[in-house]
Amino acid sequence: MRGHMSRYPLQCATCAVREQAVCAALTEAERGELMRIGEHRTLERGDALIDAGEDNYACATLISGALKISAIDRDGTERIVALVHPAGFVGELFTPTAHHHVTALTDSLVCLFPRKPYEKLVDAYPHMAHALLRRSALDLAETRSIIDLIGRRGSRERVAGLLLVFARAAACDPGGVAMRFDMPLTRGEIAGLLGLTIETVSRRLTDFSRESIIKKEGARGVKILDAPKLEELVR
Amino acid sequence: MRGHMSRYPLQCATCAVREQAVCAALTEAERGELMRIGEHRTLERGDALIDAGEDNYACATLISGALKISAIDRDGTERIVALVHPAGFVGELFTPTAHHHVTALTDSLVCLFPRKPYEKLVDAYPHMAHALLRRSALDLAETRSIIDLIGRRGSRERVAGLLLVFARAAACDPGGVAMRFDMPLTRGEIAGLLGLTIETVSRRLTDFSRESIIKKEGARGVKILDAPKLEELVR
DNA sequence: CGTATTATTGATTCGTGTCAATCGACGTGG
DNA sequence: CCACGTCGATTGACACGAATCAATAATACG
Repeated sequence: MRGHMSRYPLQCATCAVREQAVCAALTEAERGELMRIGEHRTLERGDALIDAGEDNYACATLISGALKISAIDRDGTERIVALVHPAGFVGELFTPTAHHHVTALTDSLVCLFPRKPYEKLVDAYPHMAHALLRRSALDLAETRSIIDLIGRRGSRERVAGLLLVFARAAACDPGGVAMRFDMPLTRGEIAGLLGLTIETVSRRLTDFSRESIIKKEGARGVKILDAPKLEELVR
Repeated sequence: MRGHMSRYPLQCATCAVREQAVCAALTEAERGELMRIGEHRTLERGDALIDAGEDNYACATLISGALKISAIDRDGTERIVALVHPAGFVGELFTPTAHHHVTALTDSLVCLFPRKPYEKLVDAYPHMAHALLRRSALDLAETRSIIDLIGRRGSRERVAGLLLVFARAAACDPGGVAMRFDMPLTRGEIAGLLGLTIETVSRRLTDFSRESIIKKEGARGVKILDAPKLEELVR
């Protein structure tokens, strides 16, 4: 764990996700309370934010970067159960111990809160519960869309689906599709997410490349050449 | 759609899930409001409660029976993304249209609320948002455990995992495992949920039977003979 | 009792996992 | 600057498991 996580006091006024995150719905006073208990923290790729089994973990809002939520079965295989994008919230409230690992996929900045005080605020301020509920509904929908991905039969369809997930996440405008982006996951992580092997992921990617559906730019970079074809594979 | 759905006024006082459902956290006054807008409805197996694409759908608390939440891709394949057990809540709040179908797996009884008035209550009463948030956290955890199920490599492991899900759902005490139960899903539905085919599900089930891990009692009934073995397959 | 639906079983094909070798990028130290 | 080691990605040969196709059996239902 080479992580050199750095901490800073909160600066809500200049926050990039100020409008979309949970705290957007809060009053000035409530946000003030949050600022008192929270702090900014930077994470490098690979840094753990929460470990499964921890009994007194934290929760956080992601400001920039990307996180993964995963479980490790005892044979060592990692199962990714969710990806977290900026403005997303992580941390299981109201449970004694964490069930999943939360890890940075890229260098990231989070707004970190100790769980207990945070829960107290949720209890005290209706706005917080309400805002978290909306966020939670989004998370649920997103998690179900991952089931949709994994449930697909062929490896082609799964990889195509994930490419679109990345493309949508990388798009500036919500609802749009980025034509060029870097995949935040290694082949191994992609394999873990899709329930495939590294080799199969690699093969499908080169297949797509040969069919001119995408263009590979280094190991991580992808340019989408034939978006309709991808959509068709997924739909 | 042969469904003969029947409606009745709410009878909270004698409700079986009164203590665990969302409404458990409410005051008498708040529950009174709910009773005003809600009604009981009985569903037969196969009845649709919500259809994807509906613009003015309802939400509901399941009192008894079982529901499935699913999507249908346009090639007609059904993808089940969640199972709902008594005290569970269905309905996507704060979204204009429903993304998923909700269907009864067995004869069921639900507490049904029109969405708009329900959302109004959530806005008005902090307790509601808070209670829904807790429920939502449970749903999220359960949905992620389904990902864990589907992501498993072999068909053996997946079927074993689902058997345990059923066994736990059928247990009277939470946390326990029922030794004998009826599977609420057809082979086709199981296949859809696990990303397998009907034939494979059938084969694994007969495998387990031959290995004396389970005993099949008719098409739906299952008696668990070797629970540790099942746990081992999943762990 | 007969028909429709659902489940089982078998034979075969196809796709993905597995094992293994190679390549490429990157960082380190000689 | 180049040799080397490490790590991730790619590619190939092969085996195994699940899908597919097809026939039969069991169950539900009128």
